[in-house]
Amino acid sequence: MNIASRPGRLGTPCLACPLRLKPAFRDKSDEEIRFIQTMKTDHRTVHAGQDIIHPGQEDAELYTLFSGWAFRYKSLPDGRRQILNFLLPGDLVGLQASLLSAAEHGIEALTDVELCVFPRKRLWDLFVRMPTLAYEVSWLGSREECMVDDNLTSVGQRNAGERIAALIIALYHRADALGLVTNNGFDFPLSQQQLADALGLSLVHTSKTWSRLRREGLFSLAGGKLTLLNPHLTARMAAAYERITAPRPLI
Amino acid sequence: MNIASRPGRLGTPCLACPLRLKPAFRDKSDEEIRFIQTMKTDHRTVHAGQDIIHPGQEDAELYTLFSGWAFRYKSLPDGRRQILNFLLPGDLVGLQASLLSAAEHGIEALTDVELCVFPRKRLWDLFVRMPTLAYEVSWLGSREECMVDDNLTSVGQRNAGERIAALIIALYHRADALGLVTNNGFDFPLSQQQLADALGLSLVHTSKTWSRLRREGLFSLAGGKLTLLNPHLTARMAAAYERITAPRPLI
DNA sequence: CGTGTTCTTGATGCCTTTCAAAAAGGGTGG
DNA sequence: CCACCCTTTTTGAAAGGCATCAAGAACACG
Repeated sequence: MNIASRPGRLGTPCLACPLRLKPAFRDKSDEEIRFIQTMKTDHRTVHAGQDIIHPGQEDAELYTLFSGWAFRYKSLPDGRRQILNFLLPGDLVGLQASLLSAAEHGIEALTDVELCVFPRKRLWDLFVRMPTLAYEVSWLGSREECMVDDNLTSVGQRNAGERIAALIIALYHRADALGLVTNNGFDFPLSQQQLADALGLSLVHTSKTWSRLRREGLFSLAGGKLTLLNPHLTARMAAAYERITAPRPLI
Repeated sequence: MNIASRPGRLGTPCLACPLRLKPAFRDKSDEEIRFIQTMKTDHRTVHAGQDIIHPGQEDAELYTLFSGWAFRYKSLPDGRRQILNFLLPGDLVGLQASLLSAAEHGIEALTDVELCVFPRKRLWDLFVRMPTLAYEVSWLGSREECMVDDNLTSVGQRNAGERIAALIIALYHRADALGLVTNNGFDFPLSQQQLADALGLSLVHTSKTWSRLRREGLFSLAGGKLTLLNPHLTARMAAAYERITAPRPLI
């Protein structure tokens, strides 16, 4: 057993990455995984509430979220803040910031998170040496844009109740694909302020609508665990297409 | 002069593309441009109001918008529609739809448009054979996501007047980089319904806010030409950071 | 067990939506 | 060139969703 194959400064070796076993992810060749391993230079922890990438940062690294939740956000000069999308384990973190010269947004750890660190420059190596992976990185970028599209549609077209329903059903499906759901319940670490910032609603109105939906039996919340009491109804309330999501690459 | 070098079925040859002369775009090596030329299989016109890519389409091609305006949109099952972002000449059209298995959105021609057509499969060739271009394609994808981020922030955080100000100042800057602005004025082909769908506002409220801003002297509109009477004020009203935008690649 | 944060609840007002209909363009055919 | 029809834009009035202000309740933490 060589040094790269047991947990150390670099964490679990990529070939043994437990995330790969989740239904959310596609199989990958050993060669590709080994290449990913050579790109990874660190395994890092960031605590809840801290920025992983701060707005305007020019030397952002690329990460894969190994554990925990994070979110991308964008602030206006006067302090108003919009949460753009949430990041769950296996998601690529900071691709846009790595490609563009400066981050146009911030990324904050929602819970304590572990990150697989890929230096900014090696992203270019990946494009030169591993077109399959480069293609998949772009694919993941498009998937993220797709999620932002969804959120924009939600904030632009749905009312408060529908927005909440759309958000929790989407997170439910994503958590489910990661094996984080049991009995329709999953850990839900969002504060109401963060909910409000994601939904484009005021804190007060978010709270009122949130508790109304809970009173009406759409979901329950106990000990930080959100349980959907009727996922199908939730999807219908959100006026959402029920999409089946194919497995995605894990870089 | 060989057949590829004069306008024909494929339109103006890429090496002589007039768009490349605009300040919006970076210089590119002749080798890259020649490769782009080999990828281009057609030069196509789509009329205003028609879909370039329709929602759910599984075999979407990749395009570069050669002339005219278009927009990406997403509809809910009950018919509500959100315009996600606008596409101007030089923008890549359909990247997300080409990468993902099916288009999660539609793309509609806002005016009559001309498109440079790149078959879906050749996108993969590009990743294998031209990593520089692949990197730039991804870069353009991130740029588009960045614009959607902006719009989401606008719809989520700004009031009606601010949203309009933010939209027109952004379009103004993009048109300017394409040399489409003279005396602070540029062709503005949006209907109020489309404005409303982009801003996440009702048609009526859009109309009222739109004419209020015009009455207040923010801009004028005559003969389909929008003139910003005070661009700096417009940016301030939008509570927007004034960003300098670097030239981008033209594929 | 205090203290600061987060969540809840009530009251008030305004921004935005909805309903409805008139006005203004734009294109076509007589 | 004008009558006619259809689409787009404008305007008014009323209702409601959501924001804001304010303060109490619940919760976390040292």
